Amino acid sequence: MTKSIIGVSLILEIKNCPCEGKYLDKMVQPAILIILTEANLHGYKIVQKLAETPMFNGDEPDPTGVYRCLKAMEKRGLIGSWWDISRTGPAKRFYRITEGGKECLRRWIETLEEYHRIIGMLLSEAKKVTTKDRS
Amino acid sequence: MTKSIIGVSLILEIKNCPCEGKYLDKMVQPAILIILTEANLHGYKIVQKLAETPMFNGDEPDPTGVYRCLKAMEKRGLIGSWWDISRTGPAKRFYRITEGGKECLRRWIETLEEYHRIIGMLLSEAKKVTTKDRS
DNA sequence: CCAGCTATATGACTAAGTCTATTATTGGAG
DNA sequence: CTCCAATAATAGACTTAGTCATATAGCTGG
Repeated sequence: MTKSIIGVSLILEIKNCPCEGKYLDKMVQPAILIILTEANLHGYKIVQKLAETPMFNGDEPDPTGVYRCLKAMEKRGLIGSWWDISRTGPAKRFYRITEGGKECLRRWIETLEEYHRIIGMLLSEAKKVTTKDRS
Repeated sequence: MTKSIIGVSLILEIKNCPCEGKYLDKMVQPAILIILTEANLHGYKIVQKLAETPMFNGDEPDPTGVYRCLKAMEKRGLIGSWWDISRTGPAKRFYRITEGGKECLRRWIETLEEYHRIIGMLLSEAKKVTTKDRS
């Protein structure tokens, strides 16, 4: 991966470091609400749809995590589910968004706006101190 | 708690929902790296400095969480620490950023840029589907 | 002297998510 | 026809991060 010793040691330190990303998992919830606003879908399809979002960028998220998330969201009344055994293939649990889920998504908009603003500020701080440091 | 039945049900659903925010905790790490780039500080002061950032907006974060985070970051070689018993008051553990920590912060810049972009896209998707829904 | 702020740390707990494995249906390759 | 791969969902064990409550100790002001 790298040629220099320094490169190797830094990469070892960085392995599994949150600076590598992968903290956006929590944003799965609003992403699911968006997906379910557009159509009723079953878990497996939701996993595939999530993979297409910029946040997963083609890699499918861990399906177990998504299923657990869907269960939790149902428990909190954001989405509802039912079994569909009418079509071919294994039984599918379909989900739809509820009124509570729509309300939640509207709140998410405010939260995401704040996150966007805060991350922007954090970013400019980070840039400021690192460029000063590089001089 | 509320006057209307509908109000009660929605409030119950929304209580402790991530749409309320508070998921930005993970950004504590880059924030600490920024703070320590500017000065060597002890944990308690870091807690107070964090409170001043837009992300905590005046409320002090749980100090236990920050102390644990500092310990974890030290273990991963991003920061180093030593005791200062020279000044008045209880002993203070001071932290400084290491070369590994500086490298980590540079990576954080790329990660934060991506988060910024992704949240922006998620936000515009969320707005698109909810306004369509409201019509 | 003791209340309260400064300063750090531990134990118990909780939430969220990962990894591994299990079950079941169906379609297609050989 | 058989077996493999893809579809579809789930449970158990584990890990990580973080909270809450509590403990300790030094110092300051009333």
